[in-house]
Amino acid sequence: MATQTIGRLQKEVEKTFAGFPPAAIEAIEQSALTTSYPTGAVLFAEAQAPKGIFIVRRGRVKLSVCGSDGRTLILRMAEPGDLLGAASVISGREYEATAETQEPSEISFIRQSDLLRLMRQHGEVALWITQHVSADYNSTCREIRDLILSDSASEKLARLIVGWLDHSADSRQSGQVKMALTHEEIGQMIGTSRETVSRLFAGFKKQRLIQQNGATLVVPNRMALQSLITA
Amino acid sequence: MATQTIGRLQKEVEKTFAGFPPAAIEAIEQSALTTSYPTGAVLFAEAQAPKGIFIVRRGRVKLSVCGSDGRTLILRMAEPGDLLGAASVISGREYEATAETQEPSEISFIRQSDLLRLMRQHGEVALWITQHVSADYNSTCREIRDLILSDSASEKLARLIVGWLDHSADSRQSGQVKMALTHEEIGQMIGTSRETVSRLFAGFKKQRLIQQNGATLVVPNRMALQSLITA
DNA sequence: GACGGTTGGTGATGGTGATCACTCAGCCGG
DNA sequence: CCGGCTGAGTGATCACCATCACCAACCGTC
Repeated sequence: MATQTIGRLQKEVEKTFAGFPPAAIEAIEQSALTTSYPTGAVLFAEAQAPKGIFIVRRGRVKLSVCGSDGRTLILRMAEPGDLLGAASVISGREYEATAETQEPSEISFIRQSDLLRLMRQHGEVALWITQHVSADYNSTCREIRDLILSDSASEKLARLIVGWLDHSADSRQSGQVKMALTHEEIGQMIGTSRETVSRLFAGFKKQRLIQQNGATLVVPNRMALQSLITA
Repeated sequence: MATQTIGRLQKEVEKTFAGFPPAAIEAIEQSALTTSYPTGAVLFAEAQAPKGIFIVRRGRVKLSVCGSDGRTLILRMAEPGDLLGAASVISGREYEATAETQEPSEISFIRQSDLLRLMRQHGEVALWITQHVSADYNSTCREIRDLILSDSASEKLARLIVGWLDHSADSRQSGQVKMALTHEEIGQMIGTSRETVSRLFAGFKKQRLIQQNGATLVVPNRMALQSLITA
């Protein structure tokens, strides 16, 4: 069992640091402090001064921002291989979001000073970080566009569900997704209230756009759902 | 007059590439192709494959995304020293926004392949790019938060105006800003319709929150405006 | 000076979704 | 078995803002 765990982590390492020279991986692993967190642990909070970056090895982490009135917007769910807080560490600005584990997770931490040193010493590390930040920026921009440029809530929800389907290859095949979010959280992802999410789901079911078996969401024909988006 | 122009551009170079070793600046300038654009020129368009990055030397450039229904959201106005398209070039994904000059502008272009070479050869260049992308990411996240987590349009407009005041030191002092945007564009920045912007301005004037002298906006007491935000 | 184009101002109307106020179904620990 | 507690479903109401439809200024050009 211990060897299985090591094997799994080893695979994660290979995926996360694909193409790195062994020396760079070695250097990163030496500076990284890997910890297990329970559900609900806060890795860092919005507006904190940056201390370092976090690498998700296992589990899922919720990234959210919080408005002055207390309302919350979930930016995205981070998954194994994702890098959190890099933009803040590089730019020196405070963390732009709050990171909270959604399930028991294993997460590595690299101090700001260590990271900057690693970036100087190993060009691949610098490029790796830059690419991650760039990719995050890119997808965040698309997120904004989808959120703001579609005022109807049903369009936003349809977008979210289609996004879930696209996320993994099997989902796209089977049209099935496991819902790991409450209606409240879904509302926070698309910027609407919990009640509206409830009503939208009810409406979608009535229109035969979705079915629900316990925690699994079934989308019989994806096209019908997508037609809501362009509309 | 020619020498004055050269002097001004020289100063821009110093600001943009502050702290660079001369060799790096030299290398950048050799790869950069600087061009003058008229108002309304499109540097690149959303969803295009990335060709290279643009450095604003003079003028202002509008960065916007466009929804499926044709509506537009302005992400930000880029100014001299800003870097456009870097995230796309690094991540290899398509441009996430459209860049269009708002006034006659001078803009340098660096091809993707040249940039990647420069980043490999000069560590400072790599870091410079990374910092720019990170800073952009950071401020974009804050933008989202402000836009989505305040459904009242007046709050958004107040935020925008306060942001203008903070933008330059003199504005903060005098409480005066020059408005270079139409109501339509303001609407596109805060995600509301042109008419709503008109009505909001009228309302703000009635409440003595702002005055308007031609193209200059006067904010008598900034605090009153800010109180709209927290509310 | 008479135009077309762009920008701004304003009224009337209607839809959408937030909000309040419940009820109900699970689920867990006592 | 019975409180709590969290998540979910739903009705009623209402503010806000998009939209449509004008008109008034303004600004270039012809």
